[in-house]
Amino acid sequence: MRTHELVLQWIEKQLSDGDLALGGRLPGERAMAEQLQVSRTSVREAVRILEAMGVVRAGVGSGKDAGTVVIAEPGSALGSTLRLHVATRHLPVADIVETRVLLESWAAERARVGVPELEEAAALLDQMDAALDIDTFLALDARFHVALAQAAGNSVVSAMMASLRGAIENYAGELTGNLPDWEATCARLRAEHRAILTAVNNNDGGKAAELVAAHIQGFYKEAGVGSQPPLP
Amino acid sequence: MRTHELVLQWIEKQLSDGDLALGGRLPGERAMAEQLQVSRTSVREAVRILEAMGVVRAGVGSGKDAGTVVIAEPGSALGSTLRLHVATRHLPVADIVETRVLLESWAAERARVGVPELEEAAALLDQMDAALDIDTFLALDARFHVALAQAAGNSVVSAMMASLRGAIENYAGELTGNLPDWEATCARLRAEHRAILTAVNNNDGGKAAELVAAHIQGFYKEAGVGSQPPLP
DNA sequence: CTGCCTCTGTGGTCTAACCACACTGTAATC
DNA sequence: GATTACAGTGTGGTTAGACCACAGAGGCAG
Repeated sequence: MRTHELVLQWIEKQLSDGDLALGGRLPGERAMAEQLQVSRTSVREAVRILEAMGVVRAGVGSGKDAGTVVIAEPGSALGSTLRLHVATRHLPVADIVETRVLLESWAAERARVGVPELEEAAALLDQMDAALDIDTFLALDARFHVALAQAAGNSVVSAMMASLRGAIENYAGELTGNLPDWEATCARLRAEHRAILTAVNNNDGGKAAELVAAHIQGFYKEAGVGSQPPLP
Repeated sequence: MRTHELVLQWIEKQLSDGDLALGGRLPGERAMAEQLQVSRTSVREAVRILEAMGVVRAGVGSGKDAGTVVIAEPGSALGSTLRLHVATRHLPVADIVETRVLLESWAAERARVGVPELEEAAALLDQMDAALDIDTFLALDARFHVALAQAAGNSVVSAMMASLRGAIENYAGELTGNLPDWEATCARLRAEHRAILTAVNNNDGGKAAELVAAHIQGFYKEAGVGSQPPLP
């Protein structure tokens, strides 16, 4: 077993045993190296991996943002992983979209009325009406979908859904320029969002799921996403 | 931007541009370091991250297994990430199980009859009838479920489904000892597997999905999985 | 032809040093 | 006394250079 894997194992045990909790701080790299009788290099490789997994965040200097802190951001980590695998042509973009439809439809059907996430979603829709540029709109759109997914109360589903979106974010973002009429598309998306939220609030999960599926598939289809980009 | 992130970016570009394909070999760590004008340490940190993502595999020595090779194993990588987040108590085991039921039901409903994966699944069931010990049985069981998921033809869903299973594999494995009567459970699981495969082959996707959901939930419920393990 | 042995290139590990950064405490200054 | 300037301390980030184990390739004796 490689040295950095020993370090990983040690840290995972600290987490499992509860000796290290969310928001907690890992010992300094030099201290950990001495404690485990390994080099700082190996400790750093382990920390790098945990950072890529979204389990810790490393910060220089001193103070509240300094040191290596335990966080919980599986979404961005899973997103990066999926994005790389898309780059290798192992995961087709179409499968990513299909899976996103699956997860998000499920979440829309199960969304619980009255949770704060739905109120946030409604607030986001209001902000989207006032959004001036495309980038702002898309950022708010992402947050709306995440909020909606979170309303279902399954953190794994919402993390995966966010990661799927993130994996093809750049790729899809480039294609928004291909849209024939952004103003029209934007208006349509806004209307669809309202309809989805209304269905959820009316406890009509089935309809909400249908609307979400059509909403996502419609956007990607219009943007021309779904087939793999050709090799140059 | 940190140095190892530059290296990651460079490698990702090589993948996106198709200059580096699945099965291809990365330049040696020393060569890459010189080419990018960074230290070997930074190159190694980037490679470590890619390895954790299941994008490459590093092998010492020389010959076919040597060097850093591009692979495509998102399943195990996602599984490790989820397992760590379960350790931090951020992702409840119950959500993992629920998501697995969601993905696997969908896959069972969409499984295409006639694909080689279904034949493999059938062969695995035969092997399971002859399996002597629990570990062998569980390993074959895992492969059966993966094969079934792959029959739906969505590589993202099958990768995620495999990773969910892997994330709680050890945890659930320890609990099989709690089963009141393994022989009886084993016989039941085998029968359920047969029923699922039969439903799929009869093009009865709806029934297959129901059976899969009951199968998974039943197992975890019997093993006592679903509530978070108490802190010591 | 066979077997051994050196050579070469791979990743794996370690040491020791330096850097940039952000806070902390102290001391000089107004 | 309050304020400002500055050295001190500890954090992760980066680098250079060395050595190790490993596995194949090729030469060399037998």
